[in-house]
Amino acid sequence: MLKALLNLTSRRTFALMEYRPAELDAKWQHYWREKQTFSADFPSDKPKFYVLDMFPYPSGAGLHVGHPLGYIASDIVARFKRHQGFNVLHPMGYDAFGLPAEQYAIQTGQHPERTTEKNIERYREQLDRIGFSFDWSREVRTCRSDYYHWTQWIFIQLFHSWFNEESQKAEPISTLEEQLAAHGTAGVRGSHHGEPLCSASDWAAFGPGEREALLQHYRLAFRSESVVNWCPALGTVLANDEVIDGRSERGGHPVVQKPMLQWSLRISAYAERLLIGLDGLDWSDSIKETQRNWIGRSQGARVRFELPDLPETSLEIFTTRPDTLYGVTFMVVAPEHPFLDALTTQDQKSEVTAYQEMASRRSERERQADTKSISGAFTGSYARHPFSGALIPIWTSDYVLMGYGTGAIMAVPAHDSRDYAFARHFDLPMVEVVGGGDLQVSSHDAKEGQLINSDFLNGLDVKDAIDRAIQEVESRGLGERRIQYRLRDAVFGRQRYWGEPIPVHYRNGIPETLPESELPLILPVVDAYLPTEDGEPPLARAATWESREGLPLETTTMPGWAASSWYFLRYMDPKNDQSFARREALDYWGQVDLYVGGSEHGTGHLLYARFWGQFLFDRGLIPFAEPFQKLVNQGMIQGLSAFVHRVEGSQTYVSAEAADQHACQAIHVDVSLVNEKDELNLDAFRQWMPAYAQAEFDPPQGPIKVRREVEKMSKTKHNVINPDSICELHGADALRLYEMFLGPLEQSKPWDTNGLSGVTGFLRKVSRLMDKRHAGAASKEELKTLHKLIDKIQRDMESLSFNTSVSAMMIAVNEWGAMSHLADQTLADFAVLLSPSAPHLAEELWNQLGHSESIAYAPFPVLDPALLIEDHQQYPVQFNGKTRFMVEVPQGTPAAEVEALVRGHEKTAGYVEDKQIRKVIVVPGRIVNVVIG
RNA sequence: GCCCAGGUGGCGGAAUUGGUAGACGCGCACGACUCAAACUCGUGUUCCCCUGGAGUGCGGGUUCGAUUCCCGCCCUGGGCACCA
Repeated sequence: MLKALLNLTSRRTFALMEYRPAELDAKWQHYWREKQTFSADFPSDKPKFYVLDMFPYPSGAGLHVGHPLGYIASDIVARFKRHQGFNVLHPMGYDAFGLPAEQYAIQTGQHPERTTEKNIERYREQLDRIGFSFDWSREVRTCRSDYYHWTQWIFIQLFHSWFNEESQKAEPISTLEEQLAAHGTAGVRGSHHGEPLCSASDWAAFGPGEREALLQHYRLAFRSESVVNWCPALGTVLANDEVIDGRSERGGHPVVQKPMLQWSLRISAYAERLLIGLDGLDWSDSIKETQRNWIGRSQGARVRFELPDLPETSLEIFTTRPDTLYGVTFMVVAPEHPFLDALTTQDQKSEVTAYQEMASRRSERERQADTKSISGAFTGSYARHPFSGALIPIWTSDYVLMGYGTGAIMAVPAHDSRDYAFARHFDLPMVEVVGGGDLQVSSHDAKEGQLINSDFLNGLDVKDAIDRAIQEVESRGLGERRIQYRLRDAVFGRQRYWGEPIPVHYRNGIPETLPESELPLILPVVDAYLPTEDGEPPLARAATWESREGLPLETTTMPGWAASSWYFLRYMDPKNDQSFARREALDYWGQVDLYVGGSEHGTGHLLYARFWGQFLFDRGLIPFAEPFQKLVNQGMIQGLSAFVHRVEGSQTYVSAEAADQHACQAIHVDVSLVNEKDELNLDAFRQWMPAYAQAEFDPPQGPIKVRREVEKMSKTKHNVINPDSICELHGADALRLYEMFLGPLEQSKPWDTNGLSGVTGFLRKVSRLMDKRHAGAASKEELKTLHKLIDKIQRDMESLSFNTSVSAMMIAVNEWGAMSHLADQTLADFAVLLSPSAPHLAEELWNQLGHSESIAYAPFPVLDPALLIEDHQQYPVQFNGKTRFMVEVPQGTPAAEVEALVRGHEKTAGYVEDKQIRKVIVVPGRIVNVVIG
């Protein structure tokens, strides 16, 4: 006690308020939790504001300092909006189904639910330490049955819907059934796959199996036999966005193409709406562009080529260049094309079959890696040119993809570089139909030039020729104008355990959705998280896997993106057990006003969530079509990796500056083993891993310097900084401020813990301002500082420029630090300005200034613009654009007087010398420029 | 190859509509306080051939004036890619 007292009095200045961040963090986090400070009101008369973060997958590794960056930004906005009087919805939850927990379950036998819950607990601890103002009473966990009940329910709505291209929206499947009963498929304009065909009398005669088989071609949730991405290592299929460079996004396992009967969602029906909808969204250009690329709209025509050997049918192709129809010298079909067998002549049979086999064995990755080598086989048969009637040889090659267009192309080697390469390789003829190129060198792909060798198209420009050719094709009934999208239907079933069961049972093999009263369909207990011996998914291991009617249930589960496609709706009414969210709550909270998350979800989550949003809107289930009006993608926080240099073939480590004198290997070393001078802790290094226990150093006692490099922050690079340790040492407010101070939110930037001292120093200065408090009126100069800051922070909040608002606060505090007294009211107003970024210290200041309620709902100080006006104006004086000196005049001095002052200024003559003043430009309030010459 | 974003001191970055380039912070240097250390405070810090000159990736242009606008190029990061 005495010691503590001595210690206290020995401090040079006795501060009224000593800054102890650890105490403040604990005190106020406890207070917020007890008082439920941040629970959002519903119903409410206040205007609403919905700030959302992309919810995390709770991984076993926990959070590093990069993860909370976006959460801090959104939390600042949430707190700011509360000060502005908004009723703020700022929730958090967990995207809890996922592959890592299941992989771990396979290895350990532990139920993925247990590891997931454990990870969630750890996440919650880490998040709590940072002082977020989340409304935890609204937390969702997607693996809980009270949540996935509604994921399953939405699936059922998708199943019972079709996309009517006439009305451009989803409708109940019953409206399709009415059309089918009236006139069969003729005149039905619905998004579909394959070639559904029936007449009204067929439909009437159909049994339930035949009807369902037809409806499956139109349902938004459907089963189809299609070529899918199969990942043998994970034992499941994957959607296109989950495959990167031919490998699985999670785990990097090889992916092969394989035809399978699969559940899919018809996102392709929404391609045009998803594309157009982007225009109205306040998202970054780059992420909109990513989605546009992914949707991949291209305009052209479908054209049918007659097949003399197969008179019943014709070969349909898609082309964006119908103007080049007279340049067609061969056709190419994909190796998986359904007509290929029939098209292949006896002579070519062995060659084509061998080629098909070769192509099917190649994985997606191999194909992508090897786009230069050209391969293919001649089928032996011919198609008839629709205009000239000439016979055109049909080839097969894997440069034509079954999944795009019709799986067949008309090859125009003179004007398509891929066709050109193919023709060169197999020595096929070329016909130039657009002038301006040189076939000796390359194909002429550009959409410019005049048509030649093309009968009725001759002399037209490419653009006009395209239109003319389509007209001709349509009028002759050979095809039609067509818009093609790259976006493909999303495979929805996963041969996995840890996901939502698909609420479908089979009656005589016909899929039916479960009655809604049977939801949720609970994930069953299984004895192992592996496929069964005959290759069935893990759910088939359940003792009984049957619906209440005793019918067999679907055994695949939903993919990770199912739950995240609608979670933002559940936060509005998280405990509702009658519907996914009640209508009044949906109407009140509406769209997400600000969504913060990583740009890596551009083609996955953000597209699927928009798709579900459009669908739910079409079916009248939500009052808006686009879920996220404004989106901000936070940048990555990179790690500052450290490398030690080992002399090759030895156990000797040398300092970085000596490394070039030896042949050295650079080895990642954990950044916690390095001090702020970049010196390695030698003992700690020896103990770090057994491999380094015998390490020798040159010089033996050090110092051994490491080399630094900016890299992605990750465990394998040993450069991870944990937010807990920052909070423990410097407090949550310092972490929050520093993450914002580092730079613009959207930008990637390296983390350097050394820089933290800037913001901790700032926080200490803030707490020391309390020594200057007095009850009297505020001075003019302290108010000027205050109102400059109010102005700056208001503008920065709108533009999400949190880095500059932190520096503005630093400037204000530096100014106040030079003043002898500060009014209580000034300090209280400042506390509110500080509160969004550094809430713990702000609460403490507010409390010490005599407020008993939390600062969280204190009104934002009102700007008095009169206080911003200076009574004097500084003008920089330039000569030919170079600033030379300053003049000071009273505010509002007329330009002519300023000019006269500058002309007569003693320094002016020295810069003019023997030249003439040509002109004097006075920009009021800005600058004076004297033009001499 | 096509598309998008970006390039400013030793470092992170600032400059809101074309108007003092380098705010704020780190680091560094010097000084004060201290028995000492930490903390804290103060001063300086774009570069150079320093009464001046150059300078925002490079080369041009528009302008009284360009980090900001226009044209051409280079580099970095991201997206798409036998998509017909």
